[in-house]
Amino acid sequence: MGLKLFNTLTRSVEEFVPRDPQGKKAGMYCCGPTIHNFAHIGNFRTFVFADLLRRYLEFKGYEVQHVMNITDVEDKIIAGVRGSGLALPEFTHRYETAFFEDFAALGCLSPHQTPHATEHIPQIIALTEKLVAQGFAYQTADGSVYFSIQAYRDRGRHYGQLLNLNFEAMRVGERVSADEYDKESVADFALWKARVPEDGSVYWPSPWGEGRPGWHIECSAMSMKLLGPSFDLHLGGEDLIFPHHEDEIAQSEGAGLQQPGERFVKYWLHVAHLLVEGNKMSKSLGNFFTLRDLLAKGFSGREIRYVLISAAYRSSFNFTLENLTGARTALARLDECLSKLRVLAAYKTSEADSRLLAEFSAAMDDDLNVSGAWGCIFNWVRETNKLLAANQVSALQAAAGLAAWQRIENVLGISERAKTEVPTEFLTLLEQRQAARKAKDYKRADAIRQELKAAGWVIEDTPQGPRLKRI
RNA sequence: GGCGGGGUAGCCAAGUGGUAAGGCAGGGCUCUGCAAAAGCCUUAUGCGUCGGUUCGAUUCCGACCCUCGCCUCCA
Repeated sequence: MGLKLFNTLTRSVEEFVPRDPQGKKAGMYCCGPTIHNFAHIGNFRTFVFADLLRRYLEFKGYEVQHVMNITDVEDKIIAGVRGSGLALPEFTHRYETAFFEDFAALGCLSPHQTPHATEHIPQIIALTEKLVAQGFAYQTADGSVYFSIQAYRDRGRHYGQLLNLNFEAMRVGERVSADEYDKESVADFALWKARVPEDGSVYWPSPWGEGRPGWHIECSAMSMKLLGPSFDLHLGGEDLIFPHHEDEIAQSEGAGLQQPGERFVKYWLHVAHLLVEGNKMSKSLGNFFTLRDLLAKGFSGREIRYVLISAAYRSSFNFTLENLTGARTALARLDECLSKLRVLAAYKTSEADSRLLAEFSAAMDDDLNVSGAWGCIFNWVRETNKLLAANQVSALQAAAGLAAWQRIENVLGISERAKTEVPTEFLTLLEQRQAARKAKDYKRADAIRQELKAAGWVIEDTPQGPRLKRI
């Protein structure tokens, strides 16, 4: 069965067929972070989803080229640079380092390439020149270059592919005052922004004078450089649909680099926003969380990842601390089951349990229905536990379950909690407690139990005898 | 004003024209010297409201209510 994805371009669920004639390679671009601050949990929903999609494509046997850009020059960054007194690279470096720490904490695989806008100024200028030459862009008196939506539409090009635009009813100028721009139409967007005093030392030379790139152009320049003028998948948060992605299409297809009949991007995927505690994240409501905030509260990256990939990416969903707490219990149950299977399998290997894999991939094939996938997994856990309790699992069956789980885990990226070896002194205490229990000295036994608990180890009295587990 | 998503148990969340997955929390039980841990069982006659189509609707249609997003540099 094939993977189906919802394509914003057609507003429908489509079979995923990569452009590669061999059907093997898949190019994927995800709009990455703007590194002017610590990324918040909403930002990470998109990046974790991109990671999940990349992993699932690999599960399906595709050879994925995953590109995520780093926006390291933009209005807010320049404002930050000005406020910090640092040079641009020093300022962005801190947040980029922090970003990748967070990214790794969430179990995301490194994208194959992470291009920076400031390292692609020549490509950005070249693309802008191409658009000027095509008559789709014009220079203003101050030395900025804008993309003309009017010129684009006049040549029969379609602006408004990802959403229905009603040019007459648009409330232009309501949120951004029109007079702060020196451009032909408020709808036009900047490809190149002329240097202004506030930019400080952030500027580059260009055919139009000193300045810096507009925001949308970097994604066009870098994605086409690394993945070619046409590629398979482009993802981002739903707020990027307009204008960012629409503008990317206009720029990239306006430059005319695609083969006849080819689009810039075949599948556009958009991740819905997160609600936190039932509300839009905002600092004043106290529900604005960076990843660091949550880690500081004692939650682990794996628990946060679990919550982020517990609901379908196309629906906005409510991220709550209650669910984050619940994630720990749910994952512990999964770990417990796997660890029992591991003991049983005792290094035997086997073909993967095909039923579990089939159920998992059927759910994932359906536009990455992770909720359905988790449903299969927990049904399997319950059934497995029942069989385990009845001593009805053979070593071979255990190995088959583990083999299937390994493949699923490669997709979900929920690695198991690292095992900690029990210090021998605690094992000794455990033996002493057993001796005390045998002698019916329960006072002494309970004291040892307390002592171990204080040290962070809980005793599990199983029918096979006691064992220690890290709290 | 325009365009587009949503409203399913205490919380989160799948799903289907034929009688509601899964997770957490709650309750019960097994195990235990007692606990804990672990495990099992259980928890929506109901899917925003009101109509309509239908043998049958949570699922399709209509109206309404509520909510979220975008409408020119916000994941």
